[in-house]
Amino acid sequence: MGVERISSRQVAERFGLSAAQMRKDLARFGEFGIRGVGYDVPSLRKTLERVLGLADTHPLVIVGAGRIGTALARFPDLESRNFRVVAVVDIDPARIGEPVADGRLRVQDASALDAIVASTGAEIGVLAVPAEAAQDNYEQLAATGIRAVLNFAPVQIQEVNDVRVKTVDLLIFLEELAFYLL
Amino acid sequence: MGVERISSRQVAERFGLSAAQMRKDLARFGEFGIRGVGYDVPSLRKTLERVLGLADTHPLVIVGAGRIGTALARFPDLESRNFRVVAVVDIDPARIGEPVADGRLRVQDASALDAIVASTGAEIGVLAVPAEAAQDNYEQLAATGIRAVLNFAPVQIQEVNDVRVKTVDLLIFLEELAFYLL
DNA sequence: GATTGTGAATAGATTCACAGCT
DNA sequence: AGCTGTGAATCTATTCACAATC
Repeated sequence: MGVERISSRQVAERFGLSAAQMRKDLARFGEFGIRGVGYDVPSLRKTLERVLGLADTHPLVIVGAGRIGTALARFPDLESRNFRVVAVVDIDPARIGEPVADGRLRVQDASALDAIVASTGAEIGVLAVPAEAAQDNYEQLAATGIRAVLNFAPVQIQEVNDVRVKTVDLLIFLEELAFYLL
Repeated sequence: MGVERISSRQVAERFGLSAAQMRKDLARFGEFGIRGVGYDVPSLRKTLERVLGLADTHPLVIVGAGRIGTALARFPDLESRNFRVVAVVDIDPARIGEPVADGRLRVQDASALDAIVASTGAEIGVLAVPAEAAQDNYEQLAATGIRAVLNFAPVQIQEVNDVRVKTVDLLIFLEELAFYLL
């Protein structure tokens, strides 16, 4: 946004945190600031991208070409934030071949998942399948060598080996808001 | 699932927490268990639904009938978890009148938001609009008297008054997973 | 004069461990 | 014998406050 220098207080304000918290958080990874001056925004940004593993683009494979899967395939800002959907798969023959991601890709056959992950180098899997298929599909992703999975099915996934799952359960967010209505 | 009695240890296992944590959490709201026995599942469930404000159905209004909005309108298990989409609105004339939520509803004109919220009694708003429209639409929702908003736009909403926002930012989930890939 | 980085102080969350109940 | 509810102990996170630096 054109800002060249920023203080911990200013960053903290933006996020609703304390200045001390920001400094502690940043200092955990190194000394990025300049005493008496603040942080240089472009260099801080570059450093954090490196530290957080966001320096280069992560290829994603989306499993499930239903409404959620196809919506994600064209989610805005994915590319500018260093993620790229490299494949969308489904088991429904009627969906295979359909254009997705604004026509950049076509839905592929989920039975070829292994080959697709191998050829695209996909690093992160996205589960956009019905709850009853989620555990199975997770295990199939795990079998391809993928190390991280974002799960949108409203179900608890039993993790295997070292394949981390992050579940985004819409219902839990709604329930949090419902509590606030009381 | 037919289970009548459960111990704190069993619940904890299910969620990957400690038994002591479960007991502390539950005991915060009252004494729901029976010493030496455990918790009666049906009565615990009923009590928690009441305590958490999930005893009766919460009407939702979805703002934005794009892919995310329409996907949410037919999200599975909403009804069984006591949420119900009562309206979907959009500003695009081409979308107004289209059937959504498996044909149960039709997209309505966003300019009638006030009347729609009033007539449906919607309690929670869901923002499924582009990032640049999110703040505006949030304020419009706030103006209708809605008290809680779930925001899917990848943008920080500036809260007004007492209208709580919960932002679900897909990119942040992906970034967390990317860190795990290091 | 301003701001970082950080040890010390404080606050908060989790776990321990056991009395009390079934 | 088994399990809850909870005070005490421990562990973790946040804030304070200030020497070091620009």
